[in-house]
Amino acid sequence: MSIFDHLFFDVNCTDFKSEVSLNKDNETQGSDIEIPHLDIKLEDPNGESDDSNKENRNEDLENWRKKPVNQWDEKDTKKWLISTIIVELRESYDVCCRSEKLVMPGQELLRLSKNNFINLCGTIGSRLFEFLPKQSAPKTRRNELRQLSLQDFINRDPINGEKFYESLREERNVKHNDIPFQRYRVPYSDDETSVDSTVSISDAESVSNIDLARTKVERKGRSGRHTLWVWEFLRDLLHNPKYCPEYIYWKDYSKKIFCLVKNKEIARMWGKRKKIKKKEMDYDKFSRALRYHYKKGTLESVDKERLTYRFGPAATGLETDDPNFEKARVKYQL
DNA sequence: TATCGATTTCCTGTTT
DNA sequence: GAAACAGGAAATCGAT
Repeated sequence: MSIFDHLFFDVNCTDFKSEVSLNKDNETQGSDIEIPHLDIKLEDPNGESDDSNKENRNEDLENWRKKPVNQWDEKDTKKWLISTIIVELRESYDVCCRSEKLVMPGQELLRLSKNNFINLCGTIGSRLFEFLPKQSAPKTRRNELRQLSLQDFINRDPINGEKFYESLREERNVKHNDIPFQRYRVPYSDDETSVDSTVSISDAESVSNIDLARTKVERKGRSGRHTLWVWEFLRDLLHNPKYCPEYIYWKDYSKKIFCLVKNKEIARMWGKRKKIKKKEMDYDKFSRALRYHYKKGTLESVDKERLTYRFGPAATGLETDDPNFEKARVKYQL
């Protein structure tokens, strides 16, 4: 008995597999991405046929599409797995069963790298990882989207992020004083530019920190476009299980102290991220950039500790309930 | 074109 | 001696 059986019963698996079809839906306004949409004909397992019932079930089966991945519960994940494996990948029910280990809340799913997907369910994991929604944004979340910065969009989708941001820019009307609560997104996946869970900055102290650290550019009447600051880059690596704790780790999360492990590699990644063309970024230059942040209150040095820094009071978006991903590693045997 | 902020680049000297 | 740290100074780059 698979954990998917109940859902398959719900949708009458036989018909689900044989009658499922694809159509194109253009709900993703503001992007060029077309997302295949399920069109499933259902039959009531008790033999009762009721159109409204079918409609409700179709809607229920599609609920995962209406939420960002980080809001999925396990049932949403199951539906996404079934839909992706059967419809997108044209694989069998047996393959669904092999993906059982991926049934987890979306927020945890987002923390997994491609390799984690492969480790948990074999070769199909690689293909599933590619299908994990990273670009689609439901219309109902547009207000939330308007709160995100350009960098948030680029983090989410390095290729199309800027285009999405521009398409929403006219709607967002960024004014510093109009944004009392800023939302940060932090990275998680294989790419150092991708995105993880959402951290809300809601208390007065954090807002004042944002004043100090983030909005200098905006306050001067600039567009609100914000190039990634080096301390944000490090913060994002700490939120990304691909790089934390292997490249960088929290030495003392309660004191916001972190340690660089692969400092040269991190410097190189920073240069790549900033598209430095002249010369490859090295740790000497990278660390100079870090030292400029001492005055800004976003970074501090730690006495007599090499490759060790502390986030200052002006650094925001550091919150995590799983520093160094220790809980996730134990839970998913990573 | 001027200005601005955040680096980048290069450097010298110091510490581990 | 190597690597990292500290910080001054000038150059660069993207943005308004």
